[in-house]
Amino acid sequence: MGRSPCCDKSKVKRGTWSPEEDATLINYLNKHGTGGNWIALPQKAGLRRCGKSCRLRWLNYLRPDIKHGAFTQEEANIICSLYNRIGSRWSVIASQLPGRTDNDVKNYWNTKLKKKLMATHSVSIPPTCKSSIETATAASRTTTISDKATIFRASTNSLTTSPEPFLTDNTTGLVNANAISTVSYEPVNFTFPRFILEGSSNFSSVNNNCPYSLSHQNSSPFRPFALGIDENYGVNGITMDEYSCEVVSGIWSQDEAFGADSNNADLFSILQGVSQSH
DNA sequence: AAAGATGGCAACCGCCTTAGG
DNA sequence: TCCTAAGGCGGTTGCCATCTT
Repeated sequence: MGRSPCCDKSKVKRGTWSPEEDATLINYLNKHGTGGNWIALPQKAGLRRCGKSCRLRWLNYLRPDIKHGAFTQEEANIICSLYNRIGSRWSVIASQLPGRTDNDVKNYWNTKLKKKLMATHSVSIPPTCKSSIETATAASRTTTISDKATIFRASTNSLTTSPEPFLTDNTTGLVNANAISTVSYEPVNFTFPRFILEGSSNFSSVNNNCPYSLSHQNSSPFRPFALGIDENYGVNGITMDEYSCEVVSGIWSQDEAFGADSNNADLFSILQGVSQSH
């Protein structure tokens, strides 16, 4: 049995809010506040809307402190910087931008920043990774970070079939996290590790003892990942253009190997072990 | 000028977390 | 401690405006 809906969808209006509805909601909230209960609010206010819809309309559009209009370059820089550090945690990013909502930031990222930066930052991924990831030519790489950072190298020939039943063969490049040492590594130098993967569910996990950032795509049981060794982590004031890292990449089967996303620390520990063994 | 493609963004969906009984 | 309902959040959808052919 599924979760019960928050309201009877056959009895509430959906779609774009009319000016009259906006005014009704604003008037009600100005007089009474939310009362700590959005679900009950529409009935009290005389609106034929779902409580969640009212909350969203208020928080994303009607609040008096909402900043409408185009994002500034400074805001764009903040978004890029934070996205790089923490991934798609839009509410956290938006909290650093007064007057902007998580929805604003998310839309701005998806419609403007992502495309803009994809166009300007080339990326390289091992050929064994079969996802539709943008590739760059070898000539586009530089070696400045390679000289300083530990470089992981392994031949693509070292890919092996896994004892796990959900693995595919070694021609696809799909590997299991349990056999992570067989993934193909390729030193890459690029400017913004978030863009090595397609998909909208990137996340990161960074702490002081593990200066790595991780991206993955979660729309498939087999998930391409990339691990950036961020030498600049913790250095204040870095810009996107200055941001560089080494990358290992491959396909990580997350569900079967580790369960929930929150366990990505396990992957980090494995990858750290790999780094130490190279 | 018209039709299709693309972009932008408001709104919805559904899962996860939290708070209170 | 458990259960339930509401809040919060990220991902996705769908509509409308604009652009391109």
